Amino acid sequence: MAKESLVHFISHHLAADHQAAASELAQHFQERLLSKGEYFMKEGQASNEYLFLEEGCIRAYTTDTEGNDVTTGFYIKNKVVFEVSSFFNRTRSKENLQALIDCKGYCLTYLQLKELFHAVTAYREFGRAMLVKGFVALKERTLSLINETAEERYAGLISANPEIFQYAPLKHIASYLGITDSSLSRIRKEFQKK
Amino acid sequence: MAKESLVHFISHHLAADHQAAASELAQHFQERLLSKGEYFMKEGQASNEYLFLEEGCIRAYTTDTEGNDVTTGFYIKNKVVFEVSSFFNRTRSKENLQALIDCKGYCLTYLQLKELFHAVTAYREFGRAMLVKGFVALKERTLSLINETAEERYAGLISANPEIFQYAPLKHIASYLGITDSSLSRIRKEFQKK
DNA sequence: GCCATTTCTTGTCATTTGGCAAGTTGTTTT
DNA sequence: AAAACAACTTGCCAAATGACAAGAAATGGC
Repeated sequence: MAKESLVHFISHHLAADHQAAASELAQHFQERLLSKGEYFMKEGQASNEYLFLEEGCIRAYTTDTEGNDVTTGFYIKNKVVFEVSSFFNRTRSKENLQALIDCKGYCLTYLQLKELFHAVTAYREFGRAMLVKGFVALKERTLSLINETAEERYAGLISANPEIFQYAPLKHIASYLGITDSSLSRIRKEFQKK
Repeated sequence: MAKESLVHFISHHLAADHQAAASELAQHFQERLLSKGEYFMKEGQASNEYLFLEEGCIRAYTTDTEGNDVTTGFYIKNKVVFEVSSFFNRTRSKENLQALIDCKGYCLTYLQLKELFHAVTAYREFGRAMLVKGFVALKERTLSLINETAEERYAGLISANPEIFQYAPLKHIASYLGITDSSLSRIRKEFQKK
């Protein structure tokens, strides 16, 4: 069956007594392709879509007050991609979501999500799980910015998500880690000695 | 009426067509007092409660790998206090929530929340709004750790939440800002010259 | 009121990181 | 193939921050 990865992903986030709902929920998602460089969302827009990424890699970034491009996240396959604030608060996004390579996924519009959320118990569970998961992941990232060194953060990222290094240029990874690209280059140099 | 602040808070987070539900929802909350120094939650426990803080100030902190105490958040009056991960995933918390001064609030247990979440449309909306709000606030904080200087983060905190400085010792604020207490002391010295 | 503890500040010095610019390599465009 | 551009590295120096220790100030307990 198509959407197999999506069904599996949804079912993984549902309690035992709602397993049956997984493939029903997956049916509401629509296939979505993005080619390398294409934007899933641009800043200034209100985000209307929620995406499960089956293949590919997407970078989230924003522009800081001095005009620099700052990477706020990377999404790889089998992850859900959305910008919380603009999606749920229906506001214009300050972030961009851009495909680093060709991507394939399945998406849901805000209206579909809203309806499913109120109508289907299993979907409430799934939707909340996605929010909680993103929140918890961000908490860990924030903590790492506070109590790990740049080198530790680098080591952590390369061990947890090596595929990102295949697709993203180092300057994107540097801003995600909270350092400059020169510093990252030096850290890599030190790191490979070990 | 008692719980006025809570009713007001809830109604502020509900869409126009659900306003009537605010005081009904507030009825499920139970008054909760904490004295200075008391823990609302300790690490190692699974969090069972969700708190609306009417008066007081609570600090969230965790212990890093070297045994240092790191402040992960401050909660002031008219905010909702909970630890996402342990509350929603029903796992043991790595964080502590401790009253910095005497506090008064209203709380809801996980079971109550779960029931209300499925039974009451307005509560789903409220619950999701709380999650989204916390998530968005954390995103901003994370970004500030990446592209603001320590002094800018200090200035931001003191202008947005001056009351925290009344209740928390500087070392707690320092770890929240991602710097040492000596650095914070020096930053304050520089800052007051301006 | 006095002692003990915590909080806060300050000094010195080392380390990390940034800013800037140059140089190399690799990739895309024409 | 040449030119233009982006990516990555490296050198040099400055700025920010940390580590550690000492001391002053404030607070809490008895």
